[in-house]
Amino acid sequence: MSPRPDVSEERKSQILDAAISVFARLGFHQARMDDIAQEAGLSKGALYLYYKSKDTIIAAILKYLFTQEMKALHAFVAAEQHGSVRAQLEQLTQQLAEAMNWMRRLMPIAFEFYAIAGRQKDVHLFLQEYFKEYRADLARLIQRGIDQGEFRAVDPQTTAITLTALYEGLALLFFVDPQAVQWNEQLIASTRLLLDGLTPHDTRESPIH
Amino acid sequence: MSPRPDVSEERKSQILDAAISVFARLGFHQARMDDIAQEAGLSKGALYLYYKSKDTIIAAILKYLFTQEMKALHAFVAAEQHGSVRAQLEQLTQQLAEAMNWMRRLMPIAFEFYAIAGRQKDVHLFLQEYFKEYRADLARLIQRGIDQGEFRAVDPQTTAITLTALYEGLALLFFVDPQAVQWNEQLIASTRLLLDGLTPHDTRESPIH
Amino acid sequence: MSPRPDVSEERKSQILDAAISVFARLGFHQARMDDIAQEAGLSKGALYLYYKSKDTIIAAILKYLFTQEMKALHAFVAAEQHGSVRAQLEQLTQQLAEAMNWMRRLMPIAFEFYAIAGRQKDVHLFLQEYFKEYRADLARLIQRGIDQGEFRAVDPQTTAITLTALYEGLALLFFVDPQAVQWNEQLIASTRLLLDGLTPHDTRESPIH
Amino acid sequence: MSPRPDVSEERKSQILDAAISVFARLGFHQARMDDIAQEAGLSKGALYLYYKSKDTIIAAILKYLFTQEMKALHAFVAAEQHGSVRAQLEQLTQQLAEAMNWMRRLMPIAFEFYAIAGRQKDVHLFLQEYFKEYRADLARLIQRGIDQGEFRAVDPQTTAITLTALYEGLALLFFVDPQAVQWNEQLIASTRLLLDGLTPHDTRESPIH
DNA sequence: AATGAATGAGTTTTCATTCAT
DNA sequence: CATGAATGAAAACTCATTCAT
Repeated sequence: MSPRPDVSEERKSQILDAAISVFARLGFHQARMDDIAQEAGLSKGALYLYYKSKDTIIAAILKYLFTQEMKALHAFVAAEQHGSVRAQLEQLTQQLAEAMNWMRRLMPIAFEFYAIAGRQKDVHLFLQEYFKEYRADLARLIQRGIDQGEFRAVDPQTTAITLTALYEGLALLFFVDPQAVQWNEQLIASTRLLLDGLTPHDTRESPIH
Repeated sequence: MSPRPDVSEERKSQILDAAISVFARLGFHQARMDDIAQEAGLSKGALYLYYKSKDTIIAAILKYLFTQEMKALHAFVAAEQHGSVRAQLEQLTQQLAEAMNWMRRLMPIAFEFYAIAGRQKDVHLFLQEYFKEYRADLARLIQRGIDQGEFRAVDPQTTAITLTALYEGLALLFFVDPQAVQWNEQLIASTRLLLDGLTPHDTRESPIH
Repeated sequence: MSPRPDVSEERKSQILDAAISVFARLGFHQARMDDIAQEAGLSKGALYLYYKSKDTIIAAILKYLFTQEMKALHAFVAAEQHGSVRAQLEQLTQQLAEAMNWMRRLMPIAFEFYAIAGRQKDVHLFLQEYFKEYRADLARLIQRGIDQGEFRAVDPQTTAITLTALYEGLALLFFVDPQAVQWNEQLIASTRLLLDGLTPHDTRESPIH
Repeated sequence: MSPRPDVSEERKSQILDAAISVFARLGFHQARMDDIAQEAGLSKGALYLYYKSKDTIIAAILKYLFTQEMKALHAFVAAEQHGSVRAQLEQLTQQLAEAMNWMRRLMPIAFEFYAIAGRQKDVHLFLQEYFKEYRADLARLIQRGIDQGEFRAVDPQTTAITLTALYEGLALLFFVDPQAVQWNEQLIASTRLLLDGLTPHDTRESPIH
C-alpha cells in the first residue's frame, strides 16, 4: 500500500528523545534548537517540520514523560489484584527502585515543569491531572488493603497523598544527595516505616484526637 | 556634615525582595532586569550598583531562601527540649502549616533551583548542605523520641529522610493541587500516619522480615 | 542535487569591506555592528555567522590591511633586481603615490591600530613584525645600492628605518593637510632630498663629528 | 584680596594630568570617568564642575599636548639665531631625544587624535594648524641655513615637511619597536643622513631631471 | 522532505551625565 | 564646592524561526 513507510512518527520520537537528552543536560532555556537538531542527527529546519516550535517540543515532552510514568503505575496496580497489598507495595517499591536509573536524568526536566506550572495554566492542569490519577491508583490499592484487613481504616485519599508525597520527596532528596540517600534501601525503609509507624504499639494513642 | 545614611543594605534587600517576587511570577529567565527594577522602584542601572549581574541576584536568592528556611527549623528544634516529641512534631506541623502562605509563592523558585542543581555544581552543593542540615535537625528530634521511649528504635537518619521527604513531597502536591491537598489537614494526617503506621497493631509483622 | 556554492569566503570579505568602510568613517568604537551590517547589505545576525565578534572583525582588518601593504612592497622589491636603485626608489615613490587613493580612507584605521598597539600585545607584535619586514625589504634595496656603488657606505638598517619613517611621516602630514602637502610632489622631493642631502658638496663635513 | 586662592585652575590641570594618564593607558573609549576621577583623587561629580563632558576633557588634552610640543619647538628655534644651523639641528635632535621619555606614554593619545582627525573637523583643523606652525618653524631654520650657505638652495617648505615627517615617522617606528629603533642614535643618524644625502659626491646627479 | 543561511527582535550590561544632599 | 547614588540610553550579542533551494 504505502511504498515508503510513514517516517513521521519515527522522526517525532527521534526528536523527542534528543530533546529530552538535551533539555535534561542544559535546561529548557539554555538548550538551543541547534543542540537538539545535532543530538537528533537532523537539521534545524527538520525540527520545524515535525514540531511547530520549541514550546511544542517541551509540551510534547511534558505529555510523554508523565504519561509514561502513569502507564507504569497503572499497569502495576491493574496487574495483581489478589495478593497481600503490603507485598504489592513492596513490589512497587522495587519497581520504583529500578526505574530510578531512567528517571534520574529526567528529574531536572520534572522540576522545570513543576516550576513552569506556577505560571502556565495548561502545564498546571496537566500535572494536576497526573497527580490526581496517581493518587487515585494508590488510593484504590490502599482501599483494598483496608478491605482485606491488612490496613487500619484510614482515609484512602489522605493516605494516598501521603504515599505519593513520600515517593516524590524521596526522589528529590536522592537527586540532591545520592550518597546520603541510598535510593533502594531508603525506599524500602520509608515504605515499611509508613506501614508500621513510629510509635510502639503499647504507647500508641488513639488515632483520633 | 550630615553623612547620608548607608542605604546599601536596604537597597540590596529591596532588590532581593523585588527579584523574588518577579522570579516567582515569571521564572528566572523570562524575568527581565527591567521587571525587577520596576518592581523594586529603581532604575535598571541601580540594580547593577548592588548586584554584579542577574546571576548574582539569583545566587543571593538561593542563599537567602534556604537559609531563612533553615533558621526557622533550627530555632524550632532548639527551642523545646523536654516535652513529648510527638507533641513537638505536631507543633512543627503547625509551624509548617503557617509558613505555607509565605512559601507558596516561592515554590516555583525552589523548583527552579532543584532543576538548576542538575547542571550547576555550586547550587547542587548548597542544596546538599541544606538538606543535610535539615535531616540532621530532624534526626536529633527523632533520636530524642527514641531516647524518651516515645518512638521505636528506628534508624534516626533513615527516619529523618523519610520525614523530610514527606514534607517536601506534600509541599509539591499542595502546590499542584491546593484543592485536593488541604495543606493543614494533610500535614497533620500524614504526620500522624507516619507516627502510627498503616498496619493494625495485632497484625503487625516484625520490622525485619 | 545542486549543492549551493559556498558563499562563506565571499561573505567574509563582503563583511570585511563593509567594516573597513564603516570603521574608517566612524572609528572602531563609534561604529555599531548595525552600521556594518547595513553597509554589507546583511543582517546583524549574519555578521555573527562569519565573525565571532566585533573584535574578531577588527583583528581581521588588521591582518588584511597590513598584509596587503606588505605584499605590494614585497612584489615591488622582488621585481626589478638589476637597474639603478635610485631609479627603483623613484619608481617606488611613484607606486606609493598611486596607492594613496586607496590608503587615504584607511589611514584613520591605521592610526587606531597604532593607538591600540599601546595596550594590546597581539596588535603590538603584529605591527612590530610588519615594520620589521618593511625595513628589511628596504634595507635589501639599500644594500644593493651600496653594492652597486650608487650609495655611500651607510648602514642599511639605519637608512631603511629612515626611509620607512619618512614614508609614514609624510603620509601622516598629507593626511592632516593635503593642501599643504602635495603627496606626489612631496614624495619625490623628499626622496631626492634624502638621496642628495641638504649639505652642498664642497662644504660637506666628514660624516663623523 | 582673595581669601581663598582660586583653586579652579589647579583642579583643571589636576584633572587634565589624571585624564592624560588614564587615556594613555586605556584609550579614550575604554577609559571611564570613574577612572579619571580616581586617578585625580576627586569624585566623579567634581570632574563635571571643571569640565562639561568627557569630550571637553579630550579637547583640552588635544590643546594642551600639542601646544606644549609647539612651545618647546618655538622656544628652541627662537633661542639661538646665529650659530651653525647644522649644529642647531643636532641640538634639536638632542632635545627631541630627551623629550621622548615624556612623549612615549603620550603617543597612543597622539595616534587617537590623528585617527579622530579623520572624522572631526575641529580636531582636524587644530592638527593642521599645529603641523603648519611646526613646519614654519623648521622652514625658517632651513632658510637660515640656506642664507648662511650651509645648505643648498632647496625649497624650505618642502624640506621642512620632509624633516617633520622624518621626526613623526621615527617616533612611530620607535613606539612600535624600541628595540630595533634606538631613539637617540637613530635620530642622530637620520638627521645626518638627511643633511649629507645617500649619494656619493662625485656621482651625484643634478637635482633637477 | 530536508537543509542551513539569513533574519531581527529581545536582553544583559555599561557608563556618561545629573542632581539631591 | 563636593559627593556619589541614581538614571537610562545605547550597543553587543543570541537564537527561535523562516524560507529559498
